[in-house]
Formats: sequence, C-alpha cells, structure tokens
Amino acid sequence: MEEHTGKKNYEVDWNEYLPGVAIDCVIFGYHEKVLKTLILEYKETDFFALPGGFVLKDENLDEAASRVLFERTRLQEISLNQFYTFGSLSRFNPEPMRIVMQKNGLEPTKSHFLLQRFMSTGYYALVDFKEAEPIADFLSDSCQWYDIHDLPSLLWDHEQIIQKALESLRENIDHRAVGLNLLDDEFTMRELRNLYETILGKELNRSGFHRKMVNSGRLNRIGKKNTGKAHRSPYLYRFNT
Amino acid sequence: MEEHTGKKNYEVDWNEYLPGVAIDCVIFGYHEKVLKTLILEYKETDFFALPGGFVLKDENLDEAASRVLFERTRLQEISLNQFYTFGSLSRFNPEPMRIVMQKNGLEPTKSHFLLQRFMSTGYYALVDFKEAEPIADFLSDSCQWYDIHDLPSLLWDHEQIIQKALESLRENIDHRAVGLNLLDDEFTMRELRNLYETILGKELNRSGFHRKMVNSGRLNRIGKKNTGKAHRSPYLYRFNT
DNA sequence: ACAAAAGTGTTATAACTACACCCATGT
DNA sequence: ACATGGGTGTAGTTATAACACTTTTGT
Repeated sequence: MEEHTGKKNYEVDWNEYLPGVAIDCVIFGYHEKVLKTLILEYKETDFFALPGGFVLKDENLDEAASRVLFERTRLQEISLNQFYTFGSLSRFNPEPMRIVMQKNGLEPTKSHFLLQRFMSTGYYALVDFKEAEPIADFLSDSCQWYDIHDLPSLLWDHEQIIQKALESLRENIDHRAVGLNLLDDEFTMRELRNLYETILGKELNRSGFHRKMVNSGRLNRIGKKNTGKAHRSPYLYRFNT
Repeated sequence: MEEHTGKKNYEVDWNEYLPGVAIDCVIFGYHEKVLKTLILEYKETDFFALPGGFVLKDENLDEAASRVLFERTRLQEISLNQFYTFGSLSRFNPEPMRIVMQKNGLEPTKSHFLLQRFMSTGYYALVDFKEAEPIADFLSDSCQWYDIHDLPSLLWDHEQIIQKALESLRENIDHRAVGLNLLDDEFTMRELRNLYETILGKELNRSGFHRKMVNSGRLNRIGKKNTGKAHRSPYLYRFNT
C-alpha cells in the first residue's frame, strides 16, 4: 500500500478528512533514565513538530489518534490519553506549513486543506522505546526520539502541547500502570523508581516508594532474581494486569 | 441588537464559523441543596439539549465558550473549565436538528452547517443561580435550570457530556474555590458543606470538613454571626481571593 | 430546662518521611 | 573483609475519620 516513509502526497484525498479538526500525539518513550518523545523534522527545513494528523469523515476522534500513532510507530493496541484541545487563534499560523509544502514541490492555494485553521486535540501515549519503529510522513524526512528536556525548537504551540501532556502524565501517574509500556515486562524496583523520578522530575524516597508500589497491589514479585553487580540482587517485578 | 429570546436565524451567517467544531457548555448552578444545569428545549419538540455553539473564525476556542455562556446567561468574567472533547462517530446524528429546523420553518439542505458532523469540546462553568438570566436561543423556546439528577432525556451524547463534566468538577473540587460562584459572598460552614455534599453525592464528616476548610487558608471568618434558629449561631465565612 | 446545631477537642487509623539496620553479592 | 546497593523495620509527622464534649440560641 505504501512504503515505509509514509504516504505519498498524491495519494491523499483531503476531502476524506473533516475540516478544522486535527490531533497531535505526544508519544512518550523511556530509555536509560531519559523520557523521550517522537518529533518529526520537515524536509529541507529546520522545522520540527509533533506527529499529528486529521480525522477521517468515518472515523472516531480516538481512532484518528490511534491511526496516527500506528502510522508513526507501527504500534497498535496502545492506550491513548486525551488531555486537552488547543484552539487559540495564536496557534493559527499557516506560513511554516506553506514553506514545508513548497520545499516538497507543492504550490498550495491559500485555502489548501493543510493551511486552514485547526483545533487540535492532544493525546499522549506511552510506548515501548524498543518496539516502536519511528516512521516519517510524506512531508518529513525524519521521525526521531528526543529527550523531553532537550527538544529542538518546535513549530506552533507544540512545546506547550508537550508541556501539557507531561502535566497530564504526572497527574495520572498513580492512577495508571505507567510502567506497563515504558519498561520491560520484568523490571526491578530501582528501574521503576527511576522511571517515576524521571517523569516527575524529582527524587523519591526509596523505602517509601517500595512500600507504596507493593501496597498498590499492581505488582507481582517474580521468584527469580537478577545478577551482575557487587551487591544484593534485586527482585524482579511484573504488572499483574 | 437582538431581543431577549436570542438571535434570529436570518441574522446568522454560518460562514463566519469554523466548520466541524462545536462547544457545549455545562453551566452549573446551585440552589437549595440542589445542583442544577441549564438545558435548552427546542421549539415544538420534546427535544432537550445543552447550550452549545460554534467557534467564530476570528475567535479563540475559550472565547467561544465564554460567548455561549454570556449569550445564555448574560454573565461575564466567569471562569470556564475545558474538560473533554467529544468526537465519536456515534454522536453524529443530524436527524433531530433537521426536525428542529423544520419546526422552525426551515427546510435545510443535507449539507447545511447545522447538520454537519461536529467535534464538540465540553466546558463547564460555575455560576450564581440568582444572577444568571437564562435566555433561549433562536431555535429553542426555553432555557431552564434542571436538577442534575432529574434531567429530561437529552439529545445526542449530552447526558454523557454532563456526566463527564460532573466527574471533572468532582476531581477539581479541592483545587478550586468551588463555592466562589455557587454560593453567596458570605456563607456558613454548613452551607459550604451542603454544597460539597451535593456535588460529591456523599455525606462528609462535619468536624473534619470544618478543619480541612479552615486549614486550607482560603476562608476568612467574618466577625459577624448569623441568627434565626434555636441553636448557636454559626460564623460567616468568605473566600479570600 | 431543653433541644438543636454549631464550634471545638480527643483519639485512632492510615499514609508518607526520614533514617537505620540487615542482607546478598562480587571484588 | 569490604563496599555497594537492595530489602525491610522503626519512629515521627501529617491527614483523615469517628466520636465526644462544649457553647450558644430560641422555645
């Protein structure tokens, strides 16, 4: 159907999409104590932005978010979390997109679908850094992981969107099994705590964290132990859902 | 400019609005231990729905919500809280609106603005029951307060929207001065507790609530006391922001 | 005097913090 | 043996819940 670099422009029939409505995905991954998110770089520009997309006329808003996630990562069945809808006038700035389209050999009319004003609903997803295969779309030549604290300058209000996603993730961290996708199936309490500390941006008490996690009842301790270093081997845990 | 029953249809130029994007307002009021919300009844039908509206092309999403609130209540400077954007396909059902328009003497084409599929962003507001003047719009002949637990059957997914607004209000109840608009300027601890119990749908411990509110530091105790009943007079409190 | 409801106090429990101590492991 | 770091235990603090007691007020 399409190659790995995504759809060709001429295959896109913008009439299939709802006008005015967009979605942006903040796709969180975690690797070596760093929280990362997928960022697109548009071709032949210094423009960076969140992976986003539009809503098909016969598609739920949530499904559009799942589809965008799939198109950029090939991941499916990932829980997506709607956190806010961005609709200020100040985010309406078609100029960068016009330049991007020009660089791709297009000369869009002023009323081209991609140059409209959009509301954008933000979703965040937690995905396995190792399982995701970042795939650029037809206007961009890379889709890469960036440290959440070392992002390039992003177009439009996308930095604000990431900030809001992070706030939402922090608020939800205790209500959801955050580690489920961000960590390996089996992990030590240390690894889980590192993840929490990275997300929350602060150190957590070691014994308190241990107790809290065990008391939450969401973890199963695997009989096995880990090895390698010159100290007591930690237990391995697994989420029980 | 327009009379109290709202804009006449022929004054509305739908080209001024963004397609595909709507907002719905859950306007909460409180009176005599009952949490209420404003509901529109469409003319000559048994159709009830939330007050809603669309987004002008030169207007922020938040501003559209404020405008809708103003148009239905004449209230301004009320803080509105965005809680969710509803975008499932199942909410797309233009038939009731087509009937409403017919009852109003219109014979809309199938692609009329009002018969499109919309995403709808939900906002809730807390307003002073006594200060709001409910005003119907041009398609409806009433805009009235209904007990949140005794609503008429609502069109589309509007019952779900109210439910989600209520959940959001409950989650935010401790972070915001909920009583600020829902109660009089000065109130007793009993009145504040009644409000909380109504919103949360459960009884709260009397002394615990008292302490929690006082310790929150958001209340000022007014020297004056209240009178009337055969028991100790309660103090009056006021929010200090 | 009494009932009613507000203000205040006491105690028990739970959750989190900080720190200490013990245990397993590789050098 | 020793350092390292994970597991566990012990106060101290704080927040909440449940209940009792005291105060004020009109009948």
